Amino acid sequence: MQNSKTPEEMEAAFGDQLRDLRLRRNIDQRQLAEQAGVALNAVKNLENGRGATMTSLVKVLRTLGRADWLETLAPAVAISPMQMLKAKQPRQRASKTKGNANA
Amino acid sequence: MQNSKTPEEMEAAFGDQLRDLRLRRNIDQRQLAEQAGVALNAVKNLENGRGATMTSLVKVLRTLGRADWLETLAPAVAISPMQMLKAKQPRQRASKTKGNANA
DNA sequence: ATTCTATGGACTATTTTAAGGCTATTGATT
DNA sequence: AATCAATAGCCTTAAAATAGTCCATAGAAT
Repeated sequence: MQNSKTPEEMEAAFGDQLRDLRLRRNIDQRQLAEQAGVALNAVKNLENGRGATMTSLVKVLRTLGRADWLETLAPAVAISPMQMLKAKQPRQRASKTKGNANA
Repeated sequence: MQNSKTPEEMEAAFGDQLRDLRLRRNIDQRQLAEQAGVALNAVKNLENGRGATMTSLVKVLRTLGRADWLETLAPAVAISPMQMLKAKQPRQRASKTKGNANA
């Protein structure tokens, strides 16, 4: 039971959210593009889910004041100072055993 | 006092989070690329913040089981049924008045 | 310490997106 | 209902990302 949406649909749905953010600030695509330092077409591509680059996304998010969202993907696990001492430093490379260890 | 990070730095920091997610699942870049249906280079680009496309990002997020994150950008504002009746339908285009209305 | 292997970096060819401009729609305003 | 302006869509060119391969480096495992 994973997400049934296709990547295309997900990109489109994401674009809808971007448009929402922009409209809440009541600026048009042209203004957003200007302020973000990207082409109008880049904004269109993002909002319509027609293909875009991370760079365009980041610049646009910055302009919309939602750059912080980018930091919420993989929240760091907080541990206590005592645990800190015991804790092994996190793995920097995937381990050899082929089977996935955890979720 | 907005975010001082440059877009490049933000992309790199984001890549670090992606790598984190992958390592928590203990799969290597090659496996992730395969499962996501993108080239190994696409995964490298994402994790190292060297430029990537939304499409690659979406596919990778799906594979990492974090597709839901994409839906958390612009949370819909919940309103009561009574408010629902009064509420004007949300704007589909930015309004003419140049000045930004709200934040 | 030595072997094994995941990752980074480079290179080339191909595909995709950015940029910029122009037209057609269609929502919003009067 | 008529006008005005925001947006979608298409075009061309330049820039950037993908895909595929190879090599160098540096974690991990033995």
